[in-house]
Parts: sequence; structure tokens; C-alpha cells
Amino acid sequence: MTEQSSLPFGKTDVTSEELKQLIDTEEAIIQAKKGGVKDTEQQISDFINCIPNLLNWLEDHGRRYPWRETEDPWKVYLAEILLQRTRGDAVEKIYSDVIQQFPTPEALNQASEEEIREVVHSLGFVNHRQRTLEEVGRIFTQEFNGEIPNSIEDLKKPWRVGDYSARATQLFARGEPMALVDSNFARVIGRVLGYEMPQQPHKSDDVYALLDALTPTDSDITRSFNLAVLDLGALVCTPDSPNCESCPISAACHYYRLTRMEGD
DNA sequence: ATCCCGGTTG
DNA sequence: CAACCGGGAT
Repeated sequence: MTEQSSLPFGKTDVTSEELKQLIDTEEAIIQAKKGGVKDTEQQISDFINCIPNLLNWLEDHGRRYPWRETEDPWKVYLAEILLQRTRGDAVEKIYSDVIQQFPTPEALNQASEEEIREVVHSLGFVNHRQRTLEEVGRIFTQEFNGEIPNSIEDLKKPWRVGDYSARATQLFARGEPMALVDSNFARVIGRVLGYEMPQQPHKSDDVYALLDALTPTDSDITRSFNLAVLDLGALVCTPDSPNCESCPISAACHYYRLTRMEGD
């Protein structure tokens, strides 16, 4: 059999015909129009046709982080907390230490404040992180019998665990199809579609509606799709000087067409 | 929906 | 000195 392994990137070998069965194109068009996307039907169609390229790019260029090699909800959840407003490379340096020191919610619950502060120190946001982790240990131990909750709502109970971290856990650990919205994601989608992003995209219901519609409703493809957009934003479609020449979806990119007309 | 916060690192 | 796989408070 050629059954593709799910980790680290999910399913990256997909045809655009398959994708069209898994994407709510009608809804995506409706939502895209709200963001002022020009020539909407064609733009969405072009984007979907480029997704296979995007997923192939991920297979070759995607970042391999340890939290992408597991579907253990605890390890994924901890990683998402550490990754809040923080570079992946910085988290990678301390990640194994965190997992070793806090292999379970109970272990975290037993840890001292100084112990927690020390291990996350290099990430910054030390006060945030300390309080969050303390609450995670206490709440998961006392209210959930040491288990990792299996709903967005419950995952958000500890202070400073919001939609992004909770959704990311359900997506990467439980395979629930849904879109993530972070700064990278918003920038990439905004540029490609020519969608006018609000100032805080991760709080916009419209943005979630658009991205949830665009996200393929298959566990392994949702995974690859989200990781691909994330890594594209971090490695190629960077904030100030995007490297459009090496972008796998420039053929469908509204921003790229603009820069070609102005530039060089 | 808007404003503010956070702290190490490259 | 901005940036970083956001979130709380108002």
C-alpha cells in the first residue's frame, strides 16, 4: 500500500479535483467578496488550483519541529502555549526540557513557580507563561482528572489560552478540520486573494468564516494545508520583502500581480 | 471592534 | 529595536 504517513505534515499529495470535493467553494466566494476580493470566482478557483503546489512545497521545505512529530494532545497543547507570539526556533531549544519536566498535567501541577519560570525564561513573556502553565496544571488535574480536555471551550479555560491555541490543539492532535488564524496566515491569505484584512484578523468572524470554508474537510489535508500556509508566511511570504520568485502559489497571487506591474 | 500588554532574541 | 504560529480587558 501507498498509505501516506500522517506526520509530520499530513497528506501532501493531493489533486485539485480531490480538493474541490473538500472545499466549500460557494461559501468561500461569499466570504471573499466581503473582503473586497476582485474577480472573486476566478481568484478562488486559481487559489484552489495552486494548493497542490503549495502542499508539495511543504513536503520539501516545511519546518520540522518536534511538536509536529506527535499527535499527543498534551505535547501539542504545551507547544501551542509556548509558541504564542514566539518564534518556533526559540521554542525548539527548550521544548524537550519542558516535556521532560512536565510529562503530564499532574507533573506540572506539582512544579514550583520558580521551576516553571526557569524553563520558559528564554522565550520571554515569563509572567504570562508562568501563570498560564500553573493554571493548566491545576485545572486539568482538578477539573479534568488529569486528562486533556477534548473541546475548544474546555481547552480555553486556563488564562491566556485562546482560540488559536485551542483550535491548533484540536487540529493537530485530534485531526479536527478547521482553519487557524495567526499573523502569518492572515498575511498570506490577504496577499494571495487580495482580501482586505482587518487589524486583528484572529478576532474577525468574517476571516474565520472565509478560512474555514477554504480549509479542506479532511484531517490529514487540513493539517498539511494549515502548516503549508504557516510555513509559507514564515519562510517565503515574509512581512517586508517576500520572496515571490520562489513562491509555489505566485501564479494565483493577487499581490504578486500587483508588484509585477509596479516593480522592476 | 479597538486598545494595550509582554520580554527575550536576532 | 521590531518581531514573534495572541489574548485579555474595555
